Order: sequence, then structure tokens, then C-alpha cells
Amino acid sequence: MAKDLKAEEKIKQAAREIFVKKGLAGARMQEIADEAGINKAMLHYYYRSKEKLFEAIFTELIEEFAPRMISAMGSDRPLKEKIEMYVNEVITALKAHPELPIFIFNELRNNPSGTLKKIGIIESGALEKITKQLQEEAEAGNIQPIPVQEFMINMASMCIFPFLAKPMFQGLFGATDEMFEFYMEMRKNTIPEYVMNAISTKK
Amino acid sequence: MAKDLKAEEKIKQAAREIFVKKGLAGARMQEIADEAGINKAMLHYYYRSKEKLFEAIFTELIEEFAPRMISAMGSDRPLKEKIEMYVNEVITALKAHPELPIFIFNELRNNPSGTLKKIGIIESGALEKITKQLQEEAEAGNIQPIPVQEFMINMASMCIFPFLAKPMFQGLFGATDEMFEFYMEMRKNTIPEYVMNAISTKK
DNA sequence: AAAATAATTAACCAAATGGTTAAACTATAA
DNA sequence: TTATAGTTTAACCATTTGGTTAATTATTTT
Repeated sequence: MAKDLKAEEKIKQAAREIFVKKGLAGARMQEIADEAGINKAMLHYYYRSKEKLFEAIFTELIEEFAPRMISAMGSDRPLKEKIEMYVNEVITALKAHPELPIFIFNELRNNPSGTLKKIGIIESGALEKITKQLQEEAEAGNIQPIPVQEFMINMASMCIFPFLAKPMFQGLFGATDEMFEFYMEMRKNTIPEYVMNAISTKK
Repeated sequence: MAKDLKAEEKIKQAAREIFVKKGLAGARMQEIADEAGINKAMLHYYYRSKEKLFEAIFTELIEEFAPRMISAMGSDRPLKEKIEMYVNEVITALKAHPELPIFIFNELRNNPSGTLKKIGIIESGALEKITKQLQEEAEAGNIQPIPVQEFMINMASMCIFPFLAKPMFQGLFGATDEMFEFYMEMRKNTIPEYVMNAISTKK
């Protein structure tokens, strides 16, 4: 933990690491303090309680990542390009923070409504835009008709799920961390192909 | 909680419910005892510690579900049928236990190696079988060449991920529990189609 | 420099929590 | 029937844990 940071920032970094690794219930305030290299009372000085601290961290993470998770779909590009952009964006972000999905889904389980409120702002019109585009492409005969949910869920699944299943994947196929990273890098190409093949009318 | 069960069974059911809902760290022994309607000391009488109890529950769950998660791929059926069987099997199982994925992935995060050992037994030759089949179909020109990992991960992603993202899905698209169930029922058909389209050489 | 404010710490505290124990109760074997 | 072994419970215990406090040190303001 860097020494030259202000206490509040040190706490934030330490809390982020510990919370992401162990979850709200599993994290210990003392552990966060140790990781930050400061007195435990400081945690309460800057953030009143464990829950408040957790919420601050969680909100920050959401604000950092949520926009990237769908914004690519709001651009004015051809469908295939959009898919490539989206997949690239999501996988790049998650390669840097592989534990984010399990962390978020876990919090979503423990506190669905509260968590959703924090996430809530995702849309930004991107959803309407991609909906319309899928309709137009289908009417033009370029792709098969497919509901947005279907389209988005399938694509998101293939990008995000591997990070959740990473340990299982590594166990089942005997892969190292490097191999996993390399594999996900390749998926930036294979997933868009897979998706386009799945919905395209031509071959 | 049914009154006519033996204590040990009552504990197991209660522990399963609480652990699945809150995870190891979030669950409280007292809460499990209350849910089971018995004295807390009984938990320690039958299972020595919280960890032991958790492990018993976890192992039981794994043994109950793991075989269904891949065994379909080991049968001697045509590829398309296999995919349908697999998707149907997984979605049916998870509809009955929607919180299982987050529970398992969470435990996998907290204790990767230990958890993997418990899961480990998954293979049973199914993996080799589907590998071979994919090769043969590709050589026959029926499908595009695709590595097993790719194939399995994509399919599993689309089946399992929606259960993890369920709250998010419901929030984003304003869906109720019933709508989600119905949606997943439809996916038993749409996913196999999607997968076949993605890998097939013809249209 | 002095006063006032903010940051930091060690020591503490009360509640929660996993776990134990010894006694009581129940079923079973002799 | 009575000894024996297995179950169940209330009361306890030690530790952990989130949180507080009062005193100390650093920083800013006047």
C-alpha cells in the first residue's frame, strides 16, 4: 500500500480490495485497516460504519464500470461493429477486474432492490437504439428477428460468465492464469463471430 | 419447517436454505437453528462446526447437481439432440434452485482449490465424447470447427448466466418472477437454435 | 505564537457469534 | 425394571468484531 496517499484514499483502495475479495459479510474492518496501514478508528472517522464504507466502494465501482457495459450499444455504428465494440469493452474491463462480476452479483443477491437502485442508471437510451437496429436489420433480411433481451443476454453471458467460472474453467481444463487471459483475449474475436453467425440469415 | 423430520434432516434442510441464501460468512448458526426449530447445540452435536456443516451441505448440493451439468454430453445422440438435452437439463435444474449458481461461484471464489476438489468428479468421459463428436461433425462439413471449451462455455454461459443476472434482468426489463420463469422456459428452445445457428455451416 | 480545528491513535466497550458443558430427558437393551 | 446409550436443552464461555472515546499529534487560522 503506497505511503504517499491521503488516508481517505488509502482506505478506499484497501476497502475495495478486501470487499471485492471477500464480500461485505466476509470482510473485516481490522483487515481493511491493516491493508491500508492505518488505525481502524480512521475507517469510522471517514466512513461512519462498515455498511457505509461498503456502499461508498460499491457505488464507486458501479459508476466506474456500468457505463461501459452498455454504452457501446448506443453508438451509430453497424451492428457487427457494435457487437465487436461491446465485447471488446466488456472483456477489457473485466480482464483488469476479474472479480467484479462475482462481487456485484453477490451484492445483488444480498440486497437486490438497494443494489438495483445504485445500478439503475444503466440505460441512457442505448437499449432503445439497439432495439430499433435489430428490428431494422431483421426487416432488411440481414438477420433473423430476435428480441433485445435475448440478444443482449446471450452476448453478455458469453463475455461475463467465463470470469465467474474462471476457477472452474481452470480446474476442468487445467489452465493457468496466463492461459485464461489469453483465452479471453481470443474471445474478443470469437464471440462476435459466434453471435453474428447465430443471428445472421446468410452464411 | 416440517415437524415430523428427524433432527439431523431438519438441520440439513435449514442449513441448505440459509447457506444458499447468505453464503458461509453471512449465515449465522443461530439462524439455522431457528429455521430448523431446534436448539443451536444440536448443530454442533451432529456437525462439529460451522465449516463442517457448510461442507456437508455444499458437497450434497454438488453431488445432486454436478452430474446433470455435463452428463447429457456423454450420451450417444446426434449433436443437436445433445444440445437440447443439455440445455433442458440445466435450465430445469436451475429453475428449481435459482440461487445455486451464485452460491457455488461464491464458494469457488472464497476457496477455489478446496471447492474444486469437491466438484472435480465432473468429467466421466463426457468431455472426451463431445470433443470427438465436434471434430467429426466439423470434418463432415456439418459444423464449423470449434474447440470444446468454446462450445461448452458458450452454451453453459447462456443457460446459467441469466440466473445470476436475474435481479438485474428483472430491474432492467421490469420483469416479474413469473415472467422470468416463462422466459427461461422459452430459452430451452431458443438457446439450442442459437447455438446450432452459430456453429452450423448451412442455413 | 496562540488558538482552534482536523487527523490519528491506543485503549476500551458492548453485542454478536461460534462453540462447550452439564444436566435432563428419551428410547433402548439387559 | 433398571441400567445404558443416545438426544435435547438452557446456561455459559471465550473470542471476534463493529464501533466509541478520550487523549495526542499535526495542521490551519487568526
